[in-house]
Amino acid sequence: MLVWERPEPANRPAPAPLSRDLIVRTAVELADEAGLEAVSLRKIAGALDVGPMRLYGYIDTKDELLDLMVDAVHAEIRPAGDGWREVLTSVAEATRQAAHRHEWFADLIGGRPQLGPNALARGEAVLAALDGVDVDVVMPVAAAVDAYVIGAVRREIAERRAERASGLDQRQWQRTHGPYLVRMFATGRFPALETVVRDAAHLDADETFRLGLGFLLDGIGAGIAAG
Amino acid sequence: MLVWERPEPANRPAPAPLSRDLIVRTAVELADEAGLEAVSLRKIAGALDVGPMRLYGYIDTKDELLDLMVDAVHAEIRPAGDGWREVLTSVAEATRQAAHRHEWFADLIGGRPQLGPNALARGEAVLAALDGVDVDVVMPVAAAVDAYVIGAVRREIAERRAERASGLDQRQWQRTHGPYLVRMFATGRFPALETVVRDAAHLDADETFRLGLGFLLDGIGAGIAAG
DNA sequence: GTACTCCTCGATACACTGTATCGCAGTAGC
DNA sequence: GCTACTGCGATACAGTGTATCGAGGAGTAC
Repeated sequence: MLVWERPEPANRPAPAPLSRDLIVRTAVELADEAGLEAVSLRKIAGALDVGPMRLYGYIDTKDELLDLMVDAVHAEIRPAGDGWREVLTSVAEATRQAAHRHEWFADLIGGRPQLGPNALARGEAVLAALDGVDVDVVMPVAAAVDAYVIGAVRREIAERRAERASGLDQRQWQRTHGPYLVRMFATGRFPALETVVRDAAHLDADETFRLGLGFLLDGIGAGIAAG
Repeated sequence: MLVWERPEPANRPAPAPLSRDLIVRTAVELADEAGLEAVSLRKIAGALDVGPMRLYGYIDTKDELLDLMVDAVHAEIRPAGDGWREVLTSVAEATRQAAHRHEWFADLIGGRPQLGPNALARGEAVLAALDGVDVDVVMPVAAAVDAYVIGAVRREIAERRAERASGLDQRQWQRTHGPYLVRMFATGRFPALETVVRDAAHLDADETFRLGLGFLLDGIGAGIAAG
């Protein structure tokens, strides 16, 4: 192509300054607004006015970015309180609240080992709170609380999303799932489920979480006292 | 285009017989062999010798297919035992073992409300086992056990995968993560973590799971006895 | 001041995804 | 024998993560 018709190279704007932190923050914002599946490298790059491939200077893989996002949320979890029970409770509640602020967190939590600095700091706080307990029991105790929190958060967020997905009011939900459940119950195969759904008081999510956590901590308390 | 150069329509082979069940079984096989991300509608259709769009007669959406896969796994979970504690334990262990057979199950569990017939049956068994317990406590108890199982399974599978990903032997893992952790510990910011990692007996996954579940069931036992 | 080298950027490309559209072939009804 | 319908699947679309590679800017050696 002749020089005359060859376009000049666009004189680049000063390349936008970038950093791992900025990338992660942008990704978190995107995920907060529109969910995890709205997070793509192209969209992040777009939001930063940058070519998509530029990001690969800062991360090797999208999974790595997700790990960084998870660790960023862990940074929001600040333990508090005195004594192992208070600290563990505060960490659990703070984790749950972080998941409320970042629902996508529920999609990732527990899905990969968390070795980022903030996750380690969280773990450190938990283990430190268990100082004095038999060293061989500390690990499984922390693992159990983690497991409970992971599962409870996922359950809760999943339910919340399902409710929200059925339009903003509850009517749509009852119209689609109600009849299905009624039909299922009508088969007579789920009598216990039926009575519980019909007769039991429906606790809200806060109470359910706290009650379950209380059970677990009670059991742990008894276990480490006996050990 | 002239007739002469227009190819005859391939005389179709008798369309392969299809069913939701067959589709789900195929998807499960694919996921068992190569993980969830190897499951695509095109691959399923390919394995069934069928056009991809054909599947949409049986499912509306890929998410629906995932729900069906999850429910198929729930069908493998058969409760056993007498008394609430035995039944809940057996359901928990069976769920964990199902996740060992289908690692991708860990990626989906807890991610969406489970309303499939097999999941309901599992729930029914749990609630039936809690017959006699105060009806208002039954639900949170079941939710707590579910939460624990979900989280424990995810944690365990995540760890197992991470170990396996570092080559088949442990050397590679120690070479990459070892130094990182050593460096982290060297900062002195994680003393409790460090002592636990260094001094504590390392329980295997079976024991960890059982111990945590035991704590939770102990707490529940105390709670429903007191209530 | 000039030539050369390196590094960094991003355009392009590739293989793949879930799914909307739509024309066509086979079947059923008359 | 014709017509209406149904269900199949080829094609298309917009999007994904990431490999490749040419070109330009920055830095260094003389």
